[in-house]
Amino acid sequence: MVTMSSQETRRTRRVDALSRDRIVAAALEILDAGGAGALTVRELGNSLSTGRGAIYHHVSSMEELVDAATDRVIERVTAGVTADDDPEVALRGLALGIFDAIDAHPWVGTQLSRQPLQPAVFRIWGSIGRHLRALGLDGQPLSDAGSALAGFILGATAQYAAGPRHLRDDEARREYLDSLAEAWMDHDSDGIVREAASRLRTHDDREQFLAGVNLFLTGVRNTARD
Amino acid sequence: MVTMSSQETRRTRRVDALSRDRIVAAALEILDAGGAGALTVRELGNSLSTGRGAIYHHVSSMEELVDAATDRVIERVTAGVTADDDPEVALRGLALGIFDAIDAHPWVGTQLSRQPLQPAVFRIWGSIGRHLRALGLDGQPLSDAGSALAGFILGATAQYAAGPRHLRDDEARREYLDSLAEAWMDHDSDGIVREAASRLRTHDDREQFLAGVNLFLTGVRNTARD
DNA sequence: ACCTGAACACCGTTCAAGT
DNA sequence: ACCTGAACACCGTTCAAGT
Repeated sequence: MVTMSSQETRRTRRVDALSRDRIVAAALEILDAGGAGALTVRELGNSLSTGRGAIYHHVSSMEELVDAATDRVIERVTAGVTADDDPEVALRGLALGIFDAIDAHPWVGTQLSRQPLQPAVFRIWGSIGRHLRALGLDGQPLSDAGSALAGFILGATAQYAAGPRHLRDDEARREYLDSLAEAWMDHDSDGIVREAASRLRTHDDREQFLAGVNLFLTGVRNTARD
Repeated sequence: MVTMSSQETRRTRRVDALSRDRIVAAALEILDAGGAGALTVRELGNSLSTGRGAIYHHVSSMEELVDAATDRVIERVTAGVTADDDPEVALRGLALGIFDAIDAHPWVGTQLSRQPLQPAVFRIWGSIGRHLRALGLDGQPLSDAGSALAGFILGATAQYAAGPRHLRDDEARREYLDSLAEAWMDHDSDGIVREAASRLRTHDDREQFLAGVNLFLTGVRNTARD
């Protein structure tokens, strides 16, 4: 026989109380299922079986909520790479970790470029900075290299996340890119855009992203030598 | 004596007819004056002395309109650098031209990272590609270098555009960044974020951006040598 | 054909009222 | 203290009706 002490109304209320953590978790689920456009206060309220207003008791704005959800995704990535010993391997691991996280959570890609001082971006800066320092950089060179790598990672993944990656159907993707290249023929007397577009059809985004990281690391290595 | 031939109602109508060009120009003015948040169909209608619906006769969506306005800004930049002969100088000029354009039109910075296949991004790709080809690159190396440089330029300028640059008041900017660094002390056992934040207070964004471009160019130079 | 402006289906946020 | 849900002040887009 179960006694209900002081909570007679339990049946009509949710079992567990609302909390910032539960709200962020629900937001993450909605974002993963439907992208940035799917996250609304109303949808969040439905998903948590509560009113719209209740959410504002635990979170100050939708923006802060997306920042928190983004940081939760990035946190897992940075936590997974600190163990490695070789700084260059660690930096490649960090970059690819972010790439893969954005592949799994595309909304994170555009979100990271929206607000440069959000928690997740600070976290990325911190991780990059530590590995570059382990590589022997310090002072201004470290600051320059860190900002360059962060800029590249955030920019490249944003491009990738918002791109036609989602067009899994090869035929649709091909047609889409062909029509784009067509539209740009006029401004493309030497065919450079056309070539880039045709390359888009076949290339491996992840490999190209890694090539960019390596280009950067080669730059760091040869600048440090001066 | 002026004759009005067939236009008796002229006085009550706008002097010049609505057109896509005039709408894009009005959008540019609103974006420059108030940022991305200020551009709404209603505001555009007011500014052009017309109803909301009339705009949709010349433009298919607000998104397309912002794409067009962004391309108008970027077009001026790419048109200004093609004359140069040294490809590395031209690439630095292109990068700094985009940086300065975003300094003057901050809304462009975040807009460029939102949609990777918009006209302005294609234009930037094309310009980068041409200069890299002039540098002697071709095929996959050209594609990799172009995507890396484009990623860096778009990412770094987006970070910069959305950053605390607008806090012209040095004191406010300093306080803001100090409080941010404070908030991140916990996750910053080795002080790397704190150092980065303190550097943010004093550094020259443009110079740091240029350092990033040079890092990539050094990488390209030393990769090509292999 | 071009334009008008009301109507539609949404937003994020606030707040008096309930428990 | 925590939660509710109506109210507020917005959006972008559509469309019947006018000229």
